[in-house]
Amino acid sequence: MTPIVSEEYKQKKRQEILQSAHVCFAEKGFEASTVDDIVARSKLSKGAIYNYFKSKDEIYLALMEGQTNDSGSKFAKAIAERETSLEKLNYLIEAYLDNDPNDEENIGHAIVHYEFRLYSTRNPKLKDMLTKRYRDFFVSLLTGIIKEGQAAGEFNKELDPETYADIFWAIVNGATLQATILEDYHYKHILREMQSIFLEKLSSK
Amino acid sequence: MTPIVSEEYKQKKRQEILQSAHVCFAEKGFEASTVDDIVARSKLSKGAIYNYFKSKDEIYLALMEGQTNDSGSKFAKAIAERETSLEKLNYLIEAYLDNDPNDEENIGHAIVHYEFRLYSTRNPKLKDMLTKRYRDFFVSLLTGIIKEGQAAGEFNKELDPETYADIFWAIVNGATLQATILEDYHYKHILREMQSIFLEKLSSK
Amino acid sequence: MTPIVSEEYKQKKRQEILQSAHVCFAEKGFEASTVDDIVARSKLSKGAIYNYFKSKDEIYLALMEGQTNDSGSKFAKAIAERETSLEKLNYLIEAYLDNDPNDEENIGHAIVHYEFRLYSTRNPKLKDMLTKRYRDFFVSLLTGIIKEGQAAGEFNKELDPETYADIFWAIVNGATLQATILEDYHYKHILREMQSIFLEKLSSK
Amino acid sequence: MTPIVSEEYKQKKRQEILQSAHVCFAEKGFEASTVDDIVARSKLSKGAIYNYFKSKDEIYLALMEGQTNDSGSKFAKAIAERETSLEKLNYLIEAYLDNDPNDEENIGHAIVHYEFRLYSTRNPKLKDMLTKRYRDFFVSLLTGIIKEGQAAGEFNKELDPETYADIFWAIVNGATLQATILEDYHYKHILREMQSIFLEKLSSK
DNA sequence: TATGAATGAGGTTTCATTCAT
DNA sequence: TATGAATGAAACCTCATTCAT
Repeated sequence: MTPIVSEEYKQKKRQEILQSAHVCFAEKGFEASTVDDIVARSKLSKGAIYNYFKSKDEIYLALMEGQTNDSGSKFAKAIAERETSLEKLNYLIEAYLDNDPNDEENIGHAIVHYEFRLYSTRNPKLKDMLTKRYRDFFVSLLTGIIKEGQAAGEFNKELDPETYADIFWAIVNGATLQATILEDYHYKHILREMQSIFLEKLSSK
Repeated sequence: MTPIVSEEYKQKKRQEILQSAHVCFAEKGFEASTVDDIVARSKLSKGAIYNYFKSKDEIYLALMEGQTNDSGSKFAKAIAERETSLEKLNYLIEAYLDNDPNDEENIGHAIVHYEFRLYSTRNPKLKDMLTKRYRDFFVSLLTGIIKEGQAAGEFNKELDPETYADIFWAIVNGATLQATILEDYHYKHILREMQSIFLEKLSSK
Repeated sequence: MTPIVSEEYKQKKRQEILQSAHVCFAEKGFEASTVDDIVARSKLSKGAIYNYFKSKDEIYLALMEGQTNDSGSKFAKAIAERETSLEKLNYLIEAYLDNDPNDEENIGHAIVHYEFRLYSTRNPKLKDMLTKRYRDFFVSLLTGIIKEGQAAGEFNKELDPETYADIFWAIVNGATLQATILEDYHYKHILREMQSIFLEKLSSK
Repeated sequence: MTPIVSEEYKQKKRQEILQSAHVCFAEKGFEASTVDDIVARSKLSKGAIYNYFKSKDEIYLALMEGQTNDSGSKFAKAIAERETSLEKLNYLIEAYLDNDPNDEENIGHAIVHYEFRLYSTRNPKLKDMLTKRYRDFFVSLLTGIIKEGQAAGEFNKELDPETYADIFWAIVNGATLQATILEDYHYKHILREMQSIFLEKLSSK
């Protein structure tokens, strides 16, 4: 039984479905989106979709898995290429500044992302997994940078790197969330100001 | 002729329903919660619930309305009683520190609150209304305090009060959100550190 | 246990309920009318209505019973007072001409009446009862008049009185039904023309 | 890509549903018939029915639309084939004589038809539409025949064709209604007698 | 693999009737 | 008797999933 279609073909279809689903979830939320909505957006039939995913839940999970993976690997490399810790931090902030949820394109992502995080709250395993990923990747990334900066004399050695890693992400998430749920939020302006406060503190004596 | 039950009785019933609904929404989310879930939580029958609310949606909205109102009025008075701007700010932070979403009791509120804000994102009128409330009450409250502090020489006069009001709420929301979606988040520790950064900046020469 | 309120009082209340119900049934039909609709129209409470009628069905039946009774006794006396058969027939037609369903006031009655007749179709006992009433009263009334007219030489003796009684009522009902279900129906004009055809035939040689 | 079932297949299913619904409506009336009743009558599932019709109301409307269309087109052609106006009129009557509501088969149609007409009374748009159809088709058909007969010298030229068209349909509907709501009604006998009166008048000098 | 018609459990809502006051 | 809040069976409709083709 050799597969009739290539693995690539199948991966492409999967991605198409995930993208259609993402648009639906952004527009109406996970539960309010029906499989028929997803079918209507994609160019596939309902039966076809169930060839690629066992259930609507699985589409959601696959989508979130992809999203989480993406946001990670996007950074890792870019960070490694910057020289100083300051440059690395600034790069990160810059990346989020480009992510302004006031832009049509990004708001859907943000909504779906936060909804998924809230949803994960009710699934202990998922919550654990996402917490682990937060610590192992996002916090780890930041503590790495901060420690490097402290070693290089750029940053205040007395500050606890883990705490400031958490603060960094709280700031970014706080600004993004506000921009997502509020109308005409001055996302960039506020994020920049927060950046300057954060860096000032980190660089203090 | 005369009403058979008092107005208070009816208000009490409404509140009972809202509370039962709140528990359900916190546990399973709005859409995943069924009216039967709410019925099971409350001691009422399905029909009785529809005597007090026209639909499940209306229960949700009433619940959120109440929540938003509460969180507002809770502060206004307390703030007015403090003397200096610093005390006022500290009081606010203190209130949020008591709100640690790691506590069983608070996490439900937080989840439902954020889910509602995300949900409002798809309802322009609602989004506008909540944005307005954010500006008219929450931002206004903070700019008031900051300006007062600037006038009194407590705070740096060159900082834009509005921007720092937005920053304040971004910080609080960022920390709360992280605590809500992450396991074992050091909410209090992080929020306190952010407080000190924020106040340091505000008080800077 | 002497009754607290007089029998008259109770009869008056019953009539009030029946009238309210009639308006509702005319507006929305029997099944689409809710007990709450009837409550809203009447000045009574829901509980009170159930003191006077065991069920919504019973209200309907009582209403129809009343209607059927009314339409009968209204005629009987008036007929007896006319002299010739022609006068009697003309009186009857005249009564129906006044009943123009294009008038706001009458259309409700007509709708409810025909709906009830159609409804009775599914209840053999009711259908029998109403058929009996039709024959014993309405047909009988007409055959009486026609026979009288034949005896008096006014009407053609060769026509079968029963058949012409049936025709008379078919004509009246046909015109009334059309006026009920059609917009801007020339009820009076058509009924008058039918009257002239009918009488012409009856009086023929 | 290619539809999995033919358009005919789907039309056949639609018809099956409509027929099942018709039986139910005839037996219990529109409002008293539940979707489950229709499901039980048809061999389909509830969901399947909602694939073909958006709501119970729509089934009703589709059914009535079909009924009205049928009764129209049935005649148009047959009429055109007859020679004289008298033949045409007689053909029409003959068709209604075959429609005796005393026959099990026809009474259901009659009940549902009249109930629908009464129902349409509460829906101004529907009432207008049906009135228009009555005038544009049924009245028009008759006035055409009568004028033709007048032109050919068959019918009395002084009678108003429109009035006599209305009378014709009032007679047919009157007899049909009586046969529908009464037990053992001599439908054919009465309709024939009415036919002879009508034609006699029309042909009068 | 692909299609979309079919399934039916389960959701929301209505409303006739009851009953404590 | 009168009130109207409470009840819960039963109605309509949705939609994730299956399956014959």
